Amino acid sequence: MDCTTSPSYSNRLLDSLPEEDRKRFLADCEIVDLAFGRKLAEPGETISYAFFPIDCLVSLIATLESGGRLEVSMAGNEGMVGFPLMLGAEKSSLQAVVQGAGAALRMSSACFQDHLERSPALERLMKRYLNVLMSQISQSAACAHYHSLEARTARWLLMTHDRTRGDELRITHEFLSGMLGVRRAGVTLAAKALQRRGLIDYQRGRITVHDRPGLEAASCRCYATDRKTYGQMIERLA
Amino acid sequence: MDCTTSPSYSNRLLDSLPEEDRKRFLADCEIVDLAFGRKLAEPGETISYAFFPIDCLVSLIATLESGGRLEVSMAGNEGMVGFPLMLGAEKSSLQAVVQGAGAALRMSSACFQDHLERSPALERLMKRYLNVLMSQISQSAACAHYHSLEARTARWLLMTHDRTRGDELRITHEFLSGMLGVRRAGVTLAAKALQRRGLIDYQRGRITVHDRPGLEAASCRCYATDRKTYGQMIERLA
DNA sequence: CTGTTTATGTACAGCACCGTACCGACTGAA
DNA sequence: TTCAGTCGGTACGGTGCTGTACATAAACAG
Repeated sequence: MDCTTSPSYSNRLLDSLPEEDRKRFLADCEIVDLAFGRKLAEPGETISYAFFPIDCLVSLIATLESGGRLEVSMAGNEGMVGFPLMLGAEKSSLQAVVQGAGAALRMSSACFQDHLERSPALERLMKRYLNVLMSQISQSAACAHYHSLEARTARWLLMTHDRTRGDELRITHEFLSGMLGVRRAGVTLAAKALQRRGLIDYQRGRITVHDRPGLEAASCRCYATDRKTYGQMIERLA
Repeated sequence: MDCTTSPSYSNRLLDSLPEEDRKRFLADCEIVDLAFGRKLAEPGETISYAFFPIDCLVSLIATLESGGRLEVSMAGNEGMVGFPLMLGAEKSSLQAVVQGAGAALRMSSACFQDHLERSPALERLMKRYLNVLMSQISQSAACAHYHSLEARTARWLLMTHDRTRGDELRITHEFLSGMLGVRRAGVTLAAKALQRRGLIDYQRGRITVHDRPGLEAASCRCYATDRKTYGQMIERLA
């Protein structure tokens, strides 16, 4: 399939490239379907591809030797997976897991690095995105340390909702607990509290967002801060 | 003072540059003395300089709107302060505070960005350092969430010890509590536990490291992981 | 030497998690 | 239609912090 023609099969980050650069870039991409749970990167392992989500959603997870896991960022249509490739590193330090199945544009590591060298606009864009990532990861660090599980759950739902079509998110409490680094039972309590307030509804593997403004009020300010950072660094490119 | 001649007034990161590039870089630096507590960057504020610590020590701190603060990385002689300058950003998202007084090389933002464009070796080096930072910040996120205060205290002391001449660290429990995002009283308990084990000793504003191997055993593996990452990304440049 | 400031020691109730465990309910495959 | 597997609801005691408070001790300025 020719990725250069169909604008619906695109990625918001790449969309902000100049037409010329964008076309050249897309010509070297292929579209892949990513199933839920697929690992796009593992800590310590070589990165083979850069991914630009179209309608899938990927979690970036920090892992500890002791086994602990904590989601530190998310990449959907507004982002990409494989930032170490911009930094002269072959290996990933984070784990990247497909959290929402869907399509993505994929480019081999070597090819991506080649494009980075040839397209100053791409290089600039990727650097700005990297700065957004830095801010988000730092924010997540402090957020996980200070904020209540309920607020963090609300934040996570909002972030996922932003990167998903429709109001229904297909995830289990178990999965969410893995992202937030807490017990499954803890998520159930938090979710129930949000449900009782009429902000969400859920049944067996799906959570439905009913009241976004309410969720925003229930979430910590980290959500708003992240959006603001992205807006300032990426959208205000024009 | 001419920074190009005296090798003792240098910075380990810059030392790994090719002689040529290094000299040109140092020629545009000035040496400044940084007092304890001085803020080199504030979240949301414009960055005026890049700093390359000679014998001072700087903490990078994530701040929350709600007031919470958490140290996410540290820059001593092995690092630098002002990474957003490499990423096309003018503003800092983190706070940078001088945690150990001392000297640093300083270069204006514009000049630094100029050097980045002219010296591919510098660009490569800075990118690799950025990757180290990313790993460390992610690690800190999970560490603060999962590990005990005692282990985190040990880790912090080791990291600071690595970046300090001698075994005596001049910090109060109060300050440390700010970095770790906990109560002052909590740090006192952790410090006392480490002291009772004979790993450290302390009195009013100074902590002395007595048993490094012991401290390493008491710390979480995050300390070792961080060192390994730095070694792989920076030292193995040669 | 005195009074002030700063640093550390200690205590206590409170709370948000933890690990674990078990049950019921839903789902999908046989 | 039954059964196995998955998911969510709930409960228990335990623990590592929290916020607060107050006392002691060292450092310092006068």
